[in-house]
Amino acid sequence: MNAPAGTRQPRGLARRAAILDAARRLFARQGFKGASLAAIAQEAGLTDAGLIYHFPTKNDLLLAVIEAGDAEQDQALAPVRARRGLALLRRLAEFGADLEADPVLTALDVTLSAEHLQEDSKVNRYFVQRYERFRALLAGAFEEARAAGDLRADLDPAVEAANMTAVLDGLRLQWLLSDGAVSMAGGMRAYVEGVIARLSPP
Amino acid sequence: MNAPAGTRQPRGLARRAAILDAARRLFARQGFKGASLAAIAQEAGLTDAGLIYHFPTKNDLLLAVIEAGDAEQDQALAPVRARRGLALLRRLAEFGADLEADPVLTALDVTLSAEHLQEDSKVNRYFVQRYERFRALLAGAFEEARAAGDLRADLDPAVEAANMTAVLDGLRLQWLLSDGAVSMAGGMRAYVEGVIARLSPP
DNA sequence: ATTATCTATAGATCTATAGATAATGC
DNA sequence: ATTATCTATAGATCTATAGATAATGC
Repeated sequence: MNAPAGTRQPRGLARRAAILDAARRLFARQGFKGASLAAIAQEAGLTDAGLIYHFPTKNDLLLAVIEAGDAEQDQALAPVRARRGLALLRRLAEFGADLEADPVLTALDVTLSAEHLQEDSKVNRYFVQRYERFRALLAGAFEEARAAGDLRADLDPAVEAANMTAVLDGLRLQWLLSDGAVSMAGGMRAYVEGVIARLSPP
Repeated sequence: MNAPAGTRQPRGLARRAAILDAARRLFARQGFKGASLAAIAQEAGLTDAGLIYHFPTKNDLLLAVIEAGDAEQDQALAPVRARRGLALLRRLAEFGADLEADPVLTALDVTLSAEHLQEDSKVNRYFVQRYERFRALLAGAFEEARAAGDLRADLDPAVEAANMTAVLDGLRLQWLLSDGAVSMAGGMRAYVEGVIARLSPP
């Protein structure tokens, strides 16, 4: 029998972490449907039935992988969130470089978001909401910069927020597809600089 | 027995087209791995064995779907290619609106490119090369605009090309995920205008 | 005569369950 | 005494093949 039960032992916690790590790598490389439980279990060093003890269904595993990734992305965003207005946008110029530091997490995000574009599921809602929150963060920074007089009064925060999100996302895809030949770090820095130059008050 | 043979009858050609259409819709919605041959066959109004007569393997079907999509995208790009330099870039401002006209083809592209990010396959190579060609088209236009004195001499064509491609791609994803709330057409127009404003000669 | 489609089915996965066994903590 | 893992297997897909039958073109 199984059932995650109340208390977990150190050994179990380590296994859980190893499974999550293996699952993240394989989901990132082959997608959710492309990576089988057996392949993930093998990568983590146990049998598929052993894996199922820790995560009752494949979907539970996916949700746990997403949750772990979300927590890490939140952490990566902390230095951005710590700032306001123009300073926040300037810090975001470095976010391309931040993403280059973790290719697996970046590929996971691209793959899973594309795989859950339309279906009505928990994963789809997660991505929809995450994009909404990210755009709201940027739109708020543009508004603050405008209110502070650091950027032009006639800028459109919603459009600027969506476009800045888009560049980061699109660079991610090209960076992955070109195997690093297209620079996320460089592209993002150039974009943010350009936005600030264009929107600087006359 | 089967085998595509030399001559195809009108009935067969119509069926082929119906299968390609159904496959495009289902691949776009559920991805290559997510859409089964049986589901595609049902959508096209025949059995899976009937489908296999027209496309011997699922991968053959995928390649045919991609080829058909590529041809349509080439057609959509014709008005862009017909121009040079700054005029080409200005025409590209309307490309977001062009993509909004075909949500299925747009979703197909996002889904399949993400699904074939890393694996070494014909589909992966197709996307890698298509992005290279698209960036080369834009980089060439930036160079021409610079040479003609329409844009600043110190612009970086490679970075501008990658970033413009990125915005289009990223907007595509947000447009799909937000169910149209984020406007591809508006975002792309704003971006191109902004680039031209920023890079206009002093 | 050839092209198109169907029924039936083989063979390969894949997720998940049941129940036994091994390892760990108290 | 509880937690973790294994073997064995059920049941559901899924791709693809073989061979029969139906529809079409000459």
